[in-house]
Amino acid sequence: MIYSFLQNSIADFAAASYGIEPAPGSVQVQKTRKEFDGDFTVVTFSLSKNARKAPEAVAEELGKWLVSRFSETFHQFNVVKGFLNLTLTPDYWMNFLRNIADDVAFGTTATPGDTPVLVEFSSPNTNKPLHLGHIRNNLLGHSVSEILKAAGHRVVKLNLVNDRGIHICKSMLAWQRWGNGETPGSSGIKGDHLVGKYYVLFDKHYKEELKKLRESGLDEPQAEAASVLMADAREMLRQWENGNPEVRALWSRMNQWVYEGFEATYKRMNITFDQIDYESDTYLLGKNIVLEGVSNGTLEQREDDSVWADLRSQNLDEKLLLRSDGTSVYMTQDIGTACKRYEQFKPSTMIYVVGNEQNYHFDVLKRVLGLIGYGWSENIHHLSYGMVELPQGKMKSREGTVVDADDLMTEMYETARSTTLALGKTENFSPQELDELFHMLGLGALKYFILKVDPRKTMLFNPEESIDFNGHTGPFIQYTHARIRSVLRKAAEAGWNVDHAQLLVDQTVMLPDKERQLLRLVADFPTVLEEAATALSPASIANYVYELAREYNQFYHEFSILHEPNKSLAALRLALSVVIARILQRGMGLLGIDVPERM
RNA sequence: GGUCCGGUAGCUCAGUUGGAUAGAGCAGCAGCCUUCUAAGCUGCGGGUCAGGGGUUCGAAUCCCUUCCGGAUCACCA
Repeated sequence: MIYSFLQNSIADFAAASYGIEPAPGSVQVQKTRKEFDGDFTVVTFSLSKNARKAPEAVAEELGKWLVSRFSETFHQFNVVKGFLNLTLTPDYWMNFLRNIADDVAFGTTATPGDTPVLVEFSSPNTNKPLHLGHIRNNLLGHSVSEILKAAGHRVVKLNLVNDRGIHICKSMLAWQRWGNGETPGSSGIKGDHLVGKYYVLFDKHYKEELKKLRESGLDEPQAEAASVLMADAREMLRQWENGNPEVRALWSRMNQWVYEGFEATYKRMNITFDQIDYESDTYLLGKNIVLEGVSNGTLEQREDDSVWADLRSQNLDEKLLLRSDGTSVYMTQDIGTACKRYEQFKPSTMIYVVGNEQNYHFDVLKRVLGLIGYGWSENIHHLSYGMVELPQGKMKSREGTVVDADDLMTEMYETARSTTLALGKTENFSPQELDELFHMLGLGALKYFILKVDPRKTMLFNPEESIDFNGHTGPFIQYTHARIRSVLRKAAEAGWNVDHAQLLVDQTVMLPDKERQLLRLVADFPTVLEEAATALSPASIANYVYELAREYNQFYHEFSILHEPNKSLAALRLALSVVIARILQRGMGLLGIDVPERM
């Protein structure tokens, strides 16, 4: 709005005054820094270069031109070196506030497009429960989906469950051998944790076996080759592939336990999917497509019948796609799944939320599809995120340092509970309201802690810091929202019409600096959302929402709203509060975080 | 070794179409609850933006290079 208006006006000015046409976007317009007077700043260096005039002179001329020509928008200006600082008229800001005061969808694009965007995320293995790394994945996937929806896309959320393979057989074998028929019902253990327990048990027995074999004089590779346990697991996988009814029955039964466990975890995180696929259904896909590549000459079949993609010209290596026995590898499967999805949805973009250890894999996937001749491979986007590390370093299952998702959420809930009760502000809450509040705060703290960091970066998860609810945290923003809502409730009791905030905006009242500053921040929300949707990064939203909350808190402390004697000014502050509360709620919603009415 | 990603305050992180004196939070110190919620606010201290070179009116940001950290380069998934 104001940015494009300024760009166009500057272009007109350059043409009229200097007879030049600056390249679109070459003249920078930005928010004016706090220490200077003004709302927006035009950087005139590039313009002055083209016009062969001093930057100050250009800034001065442009300022005069804009103020005289658009006096209803531009109030005044000042020039510091080559920076032209423009102040908008109070009318402009009042109109702006009036326009958005009751606009529930402010900043978002209401009408979704027809072509969907696919977002695949979570994609867990069914041999163990979810951990902290999955949490980052799930939160990113969910948040990016919400952001894309708000930016006007139709989003389809996909989950591809890795439900087959040798790792699943390990759990099955261990349960068969040492489980004594234990079930989630009989043991009281959540299904995914129970299966995970047997996965660990397999590993334990396997290690013991290897140790014995080594003591009998074998070296490491020999011992691994001689392991009976591993051979049994492989045999079980073969039986599974051959459709052995017993093995299949056990597989279904144990996977079902895991799904019930996962469902509980997803529900707690408030995460849903539009479609769940299973690798047991898709793992054979892709072979035909690879063979198609062989027949059209883009892929190479060698003497031993294995099939390869040669990507050396694209700075990558050669990549195997079919083994010499004709069976698929992981890549083949992903090729098949991608094609199937493309056929099913004809999406504009396919986003895969997967850790950065698979950067190479997705680079290859994209290029192999391109090589075979699928132009839509350009629209594949790997949303790659960094690992979550602990103060002691990486999470290692063998060292028992893996942070379990369920445990962590419970811990956050408990911390929210003790912290809240210690503050003693919730006496008139019902037990159910308290439960909801603790959940909201605990999960809010966790989600915010993870999403405020740039997805690409390896992040450090410090348990002590993550349970701190002060400062740059989710609960701070939730608190600010609750505080605003409280003021608005009291205002309503006092007879203010906060449900129609538009009516509160009195065009004639003067606009103080602090309110103007808040309005500038508010006006940024659509831009921030747009950028987040382009960059697929919830972090910018998280940081923006925090800044808004912090500015509001300062404002709140410095000025009074309900006790302001100037009624028009009080009304202005109330309208502003309505809008900010809504953006806080909206912004946190994009992160998958709920916000309380009171706390 | 090849490729990719990262390095900003003691710690965790913001800061991208190159802009003005690099910002928050935590930790530390000093203040503020009789007034709309103190999960808050105010103030102080804290920086060779890993090092070096280049591009230009201007570089944390772009290019080159060195150093450090991580990922990856399987007829595994």
